[in-house]
Amino acid sequence: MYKIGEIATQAHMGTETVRYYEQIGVLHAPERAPNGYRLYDDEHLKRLRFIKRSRELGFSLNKVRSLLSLADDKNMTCRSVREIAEEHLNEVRRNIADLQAMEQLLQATVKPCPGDNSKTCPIIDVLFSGK
Amino acid sequence: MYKIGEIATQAHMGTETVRYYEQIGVLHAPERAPNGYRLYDDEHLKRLRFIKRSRELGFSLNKVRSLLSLADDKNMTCRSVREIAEEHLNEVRRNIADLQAMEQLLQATVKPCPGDNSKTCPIIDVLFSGK
DNA sequence: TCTTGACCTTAAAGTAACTACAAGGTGCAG
DNA sequence: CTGCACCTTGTAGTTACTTTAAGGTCAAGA
Repeated sequence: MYKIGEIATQAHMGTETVRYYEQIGVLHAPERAPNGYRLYDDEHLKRLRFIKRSRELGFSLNKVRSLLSLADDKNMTCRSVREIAEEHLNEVRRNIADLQAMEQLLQATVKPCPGDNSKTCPIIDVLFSGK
Repeated sequence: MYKIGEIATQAHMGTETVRYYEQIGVLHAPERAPNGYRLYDDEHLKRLRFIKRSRELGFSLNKVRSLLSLADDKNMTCRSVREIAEEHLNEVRRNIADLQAMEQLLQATVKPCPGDNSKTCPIIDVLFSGK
């Protein structure tokens, strides 16, 4: 049995985050000790780590919620899990592409700027000159 | 003179966004017509376009605020503008790198999944098996 | 003239995923 | 018994808007 600070450390997150996950319903409310402290077990820890890892892979908490209810569901199919994961993968790839386009534009905008003591700046000019 | 809907269209944003920019102080409050309607001029339009373009390049509104106050400042130097832009460029590059790492991991996680009717899924397993 | 519809006004709440704070109770070591 | 670290709750702050509610304004058509 873990107190919140202990399980939070084990799962590499803050205690507020653990409470938050309980609040929004991705982590089941644990037992309480007579003094009111939350008491977690290893199932909770597994679940927190699942959430952590999913978040590190960029899944939104809503997607994590879906993944978890699939994982809980005896009738889950591999296909439905893959659907969520693939949708997310595509989203990540779109984000990368968008950022790369942004980076190109940004670089082109910054390049002509001398970065000296001039009172005018090509960067500002470009930003103001937008269609 | 533009009404809010007109200037919003010209600047390719919604009216609420224009009001929001006024509220947070990146756009100067315009004159008001006798009926209370906001009345904008071409300076406002220039500024809105500046904001729009900056946002498209990924600058946060706080950075946009800084850029605008530099642009307004007679003593601005090109160097100070470039500093903000370069900091942002680095941030964008870090974000791209992070997303690319995520994409690799995600791809590796999804690959072994058959996506069929199986009752177990390697994706779920990986997510649960995290350290 | 009346009404319909598009437009404008304000203030407040919702979104995502936490983070931070305030005000207080608990438990253990020195 | 006095710190100190830890726990509790509830609320507000963060970013950049978007949505909603409840209501004025104005021009055009019947």
